[in-house]
Amino acid sequence: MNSGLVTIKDLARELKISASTVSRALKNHPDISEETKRAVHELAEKLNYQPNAVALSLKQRRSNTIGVIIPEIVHYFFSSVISGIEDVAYDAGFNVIICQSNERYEREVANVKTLMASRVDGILISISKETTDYKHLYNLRNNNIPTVFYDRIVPGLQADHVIIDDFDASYRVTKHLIDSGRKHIAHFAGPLNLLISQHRKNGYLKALNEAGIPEDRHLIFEADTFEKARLFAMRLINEKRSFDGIFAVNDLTAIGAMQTLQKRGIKIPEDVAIVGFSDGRFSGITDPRLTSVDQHGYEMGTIATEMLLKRILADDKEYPFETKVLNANLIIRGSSL
Amino acid sequence: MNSGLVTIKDLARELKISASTVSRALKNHPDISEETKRAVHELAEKLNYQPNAVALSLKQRRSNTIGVIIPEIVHYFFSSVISGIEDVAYDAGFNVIICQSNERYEREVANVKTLMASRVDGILISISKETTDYKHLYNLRNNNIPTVFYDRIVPGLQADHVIIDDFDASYRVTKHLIDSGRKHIAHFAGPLNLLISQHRKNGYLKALNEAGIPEDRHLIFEADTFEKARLFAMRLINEKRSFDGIFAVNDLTAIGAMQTLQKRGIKIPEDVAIVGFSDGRFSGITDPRLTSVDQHGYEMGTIATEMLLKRILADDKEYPFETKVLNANLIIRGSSL
DNA sequence: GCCTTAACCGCAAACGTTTGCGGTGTCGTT
DNA sequence: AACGACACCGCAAACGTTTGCGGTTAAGGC
Repeated sequence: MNSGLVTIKDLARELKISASTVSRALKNHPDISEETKRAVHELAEKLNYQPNAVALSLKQRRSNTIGVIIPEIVHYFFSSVISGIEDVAYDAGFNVIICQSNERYEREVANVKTLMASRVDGILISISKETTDYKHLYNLRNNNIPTVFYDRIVPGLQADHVIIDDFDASYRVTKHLIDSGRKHIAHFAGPLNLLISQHRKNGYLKALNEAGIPEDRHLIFEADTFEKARLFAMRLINEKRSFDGIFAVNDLTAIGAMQTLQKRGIKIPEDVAIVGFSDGRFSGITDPRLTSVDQHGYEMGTIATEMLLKRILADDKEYPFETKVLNANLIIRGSSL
Repeated sequence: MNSGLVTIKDLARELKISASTVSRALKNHPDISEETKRAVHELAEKLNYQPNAVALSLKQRRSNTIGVIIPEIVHYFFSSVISGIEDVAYDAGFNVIICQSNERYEREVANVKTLMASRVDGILISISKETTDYKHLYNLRNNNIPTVFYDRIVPGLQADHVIIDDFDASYRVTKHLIDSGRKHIAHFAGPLNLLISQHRKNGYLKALNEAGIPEDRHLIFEADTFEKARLFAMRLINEKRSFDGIFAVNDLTAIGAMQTLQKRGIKIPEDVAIVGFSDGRFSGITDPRLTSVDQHGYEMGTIATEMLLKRILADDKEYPFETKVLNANLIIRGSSL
């Protein structure tokens, strides 16, 4: 029974005037006398009147709410994206509904459905690792729901995007390793149905190529978790592969590899240099500290939200889709010196 | 213009029947003929009809949405709480609106207001570090809005709570340090207007007391961030205090201290044992690995949400407030052996 | 004394649903 | 032939707002 909250009608009844008058008085409409306005404002204050946002949403066909679909909140990168989103949305008077896909396709589809049902004014989405079917996303387009994709985008889909230059960053990472004398560089890649994983791998390959280093498929794994990293690092050792560098698709993977190697007596960075990706809280607290790429999650969140709000507020006016590419800084630390 | 979404009226117009009939047909009301039902369901499917949740909220005076106020999402503990909340809410068909207070009082007050305006069915809240005035929270109570406090609760406020036994956990942490031979144990405490900080400090003091170790106020600091930890760790060294253990109010603080000491050549755990709190992703990746207390964020989120849903669904029926106290496991690792 | 003009205010419709109550039409029964 | 029963459907009100379009007063001008 939280319908105990006071409505305009309650104010009207109490003051013996009409609801319309109360509504107008509350927004200082010139048609209303100063006296009435004062009375209304006073009572509203006294009874702690809060306009019913639900009723407003229905009336204005505008919910002032944006939906966010995020793979997993517990990652530093994603939670900082949310922070960015939250801050910008808050300043613009928008609410944020968060849905986690938990990296599951089914759940992502359900999330989209929920957000559409909630009539959010727009959606920010980073697709799950499982997602290879994009029907639900095309559906968004067909219904004219403003949507901005951040970080993990859909190949070929015309839409607003904000991403970092994964290809270039990975290229620079790998080049950095090569420049410091490494010749056998392993790559722990992400799932290749994600564009970012592809880009990161391709940037890695380009740098190898430029340096005249042949691609060695024994040094490339699909390993994007802490556990998988330990597994494959172990395999590298057991199979006696010669390698002197690892470029991992994210920090946790890099750290998994690092720990495994260290336990087997391999020195970082002397024997093997390691670089992660998506500079989070971890990179500063390993020993040695982890070279990584700052993915600028917070900034990505703010920019994506600004793009979305712009499109929401443009309303009728159409304009071409935009793609913003953020620079990713390579932050060199002890693990690759 | 996402009002492009199809409504019951659209279906009605298309089928030349009334909106009421469509509504009933959609929910297989017995008054409607099989034939009409089939036609309605078919068209609804074809046009991808999604019931307008906003209209429903207004009508049923129930939004099927819960609000969450959280200090800062980017902390592992809090983001795992959110995960727990999200999962339970999702299964129950509830949406989640997230608001970050960013540890600011003003923002927290605004968050409460927003959530009330959005007519959420209930609120989960962990108060900010700044919050010492509880008017906005009492306001929730006065308006009969179901509220569950998690982790950081309000002293003396009658409400549902879910917390961990900070006092006991801290007591055990400190006892563990004492049992392993430490005699001069420093405490890096959190802001004392938070109950959890008080409890943690008191648990620490109790263990000292029991062991006949006098409290040394030179060894107690209010330091709950990475930077402050480095500062005070440095001060401990510079002032040549003799200490052989540190119990920090959270992991990041512990790590800040650990790194500072290590840089000054102090060996962990040989010279100084260190224990953190709120076992996150960090504790496994430091060197040595950090002894900490598992705060069970995910579980806290699920339990808090279950309590909230229970109260929401109880609706009219009132029942006494509950407080659930979760056990916190002490996880002993290299930093305190 | 009548008309204009302004100053205030209320009616009613609308946003998309649900739902009580009634209405229509078609049977079968007597 | 009249009536009840049943199956099926629509009207209208309601949830809390906003807003166009009037309507009612009172004052002022002629």
